[in-house]
Amino acid sequence: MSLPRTMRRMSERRASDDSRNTLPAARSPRERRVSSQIQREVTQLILDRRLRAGAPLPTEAELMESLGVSRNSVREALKALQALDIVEIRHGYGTYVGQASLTPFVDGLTFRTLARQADDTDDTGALAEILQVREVLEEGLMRRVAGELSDGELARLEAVVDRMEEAGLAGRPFPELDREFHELLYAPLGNALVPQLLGAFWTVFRRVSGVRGWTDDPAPAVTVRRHRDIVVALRAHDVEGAQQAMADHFRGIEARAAQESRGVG
Amino acid sequence: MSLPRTMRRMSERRASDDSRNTLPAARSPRERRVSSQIQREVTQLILDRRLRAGAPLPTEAELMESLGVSRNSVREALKALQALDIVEIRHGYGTYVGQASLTPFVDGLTFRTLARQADDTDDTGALAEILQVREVLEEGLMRRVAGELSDGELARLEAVVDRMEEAGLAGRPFPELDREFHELLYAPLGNALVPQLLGAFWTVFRRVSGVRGWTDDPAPAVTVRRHRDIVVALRAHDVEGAQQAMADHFRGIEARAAQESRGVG
DNA sequence: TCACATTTGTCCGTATGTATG
DNA sequence: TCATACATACGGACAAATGTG
Repeated sequence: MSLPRTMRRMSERRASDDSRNTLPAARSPRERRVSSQIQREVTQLILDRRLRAGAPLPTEAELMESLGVSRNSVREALKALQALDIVEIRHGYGTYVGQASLTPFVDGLTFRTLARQADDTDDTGALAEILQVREVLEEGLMRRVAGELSDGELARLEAVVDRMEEAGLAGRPFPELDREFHELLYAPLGNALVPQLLGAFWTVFRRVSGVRGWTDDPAPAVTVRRHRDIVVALRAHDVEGAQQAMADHFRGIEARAAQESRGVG
Repeated sequence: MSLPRTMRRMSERRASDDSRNTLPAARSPRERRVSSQIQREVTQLILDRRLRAGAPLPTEAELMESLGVSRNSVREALKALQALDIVEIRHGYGTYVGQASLTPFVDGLTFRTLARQADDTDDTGALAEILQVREVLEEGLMRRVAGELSDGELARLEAVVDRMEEAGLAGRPFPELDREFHELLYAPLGNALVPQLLGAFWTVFRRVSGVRGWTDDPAPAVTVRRHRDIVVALRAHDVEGAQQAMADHFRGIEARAAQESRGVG
């Protein structure tokens, strides 16, 4: 295989393997840690070659060879990139370009929230901050999308609410439907980052709630009603009304979060 | 040192070192990869002990000992956690609890944007998406904060704009002042996540712009004016006007991004 | 300034688990 | 079932960075 020019630099500064223990390695002052350098090299390799998610990357042995570094350094670099979802490692199969999803953002935000909940004076501070950001975002998104929704999209939204009601009456929780509703609502924007960001906040909220053993929505009927109010307002082209319904929806979530954190938790 | 209960599990399932090459390791079916398990253990250790950012963590040798795993596995796990800014590793000194900042979010978003810019049909698609999210967020934040700003805070905002004007007239770019303005603007909310999120978007935008070799704001005078318009509107308690000024500000950024991506870039 | 101990960084060699064909 | 290719994990050794006496 032939690697691009950027992949050759590190091997050049290590001409003979025999000199490893005799010379001071002669490392360029710019590149401090081998592992960090490998991270940059692999990332650059993906960008230079315009590799898409799922495309195969060089094996560990090939990276060792072309970069002139040990397996350990390669593995540590790949582990770090895996944590960022920049690469995906499949045991016994190979290494591939990752999805570059917001998974690391979710992981980091979850850790943050759990770590700072019992900390100092803040109680539900971290979680409330996430909720506020999500609310502000959705409020603004709603204003943008209110006039753009077609009848077909409104019908699909209503169908989701119907399924919510059905699930609620059957006593089944419907977190996925809630998520689907908000995702569908902002689809007309054509912004792929929006549903991912909202999904990230949603996942963090659920994970933190799960750790604390909260129940799944104590009042599903109310939740269904909030969503239906949104659709009704949107059908009537009532931007303010839709925004108000969304605000009411969030007020319910906040109340629940505040209540449960003080309660049995 | 004494480690909490959660740190003991892995060593228990490896009673004798001699059996390493004779028995099939007898690993619990739940926990597939040793490295991933160590990540969870260390994260849980931080949460259980309520360690704050900067607090010292067990050394690699101590983790090997208490978890009954090899140094390589410990290092790979710590490298992954370092990428998420959950731990911080200092060469020759020790390992510490990280800041849990949005650095991994910035890294991931930057990679995403660079990887998808020359991809397929989308040109400035990814960057435009980030700008739109930031605009929607700031629009909503502005509405919330408009009535809450004190005279002192408005004066500080105006002082930042004055420094912008000064820098602009001197021909110096003022990206940091721009950032400071937006940070100061939403300070009354008391939401620590807000400035970090906006800062993340801001950093991604600058990094991507830097890679493409864009210039620093071709029309600084206009940028200064936009910011002053915001302060003036806020002073007059004109929420709509402030929002409009903010929208104009973003329209300028978008135009610049679209223009430069088609130009010499 | 100079050792010195401690801790992380990198390397090597080997054995094992896992997926594909 | 078998063989191959690959990632996973182990142990030991030395290099490099940092803090301390």
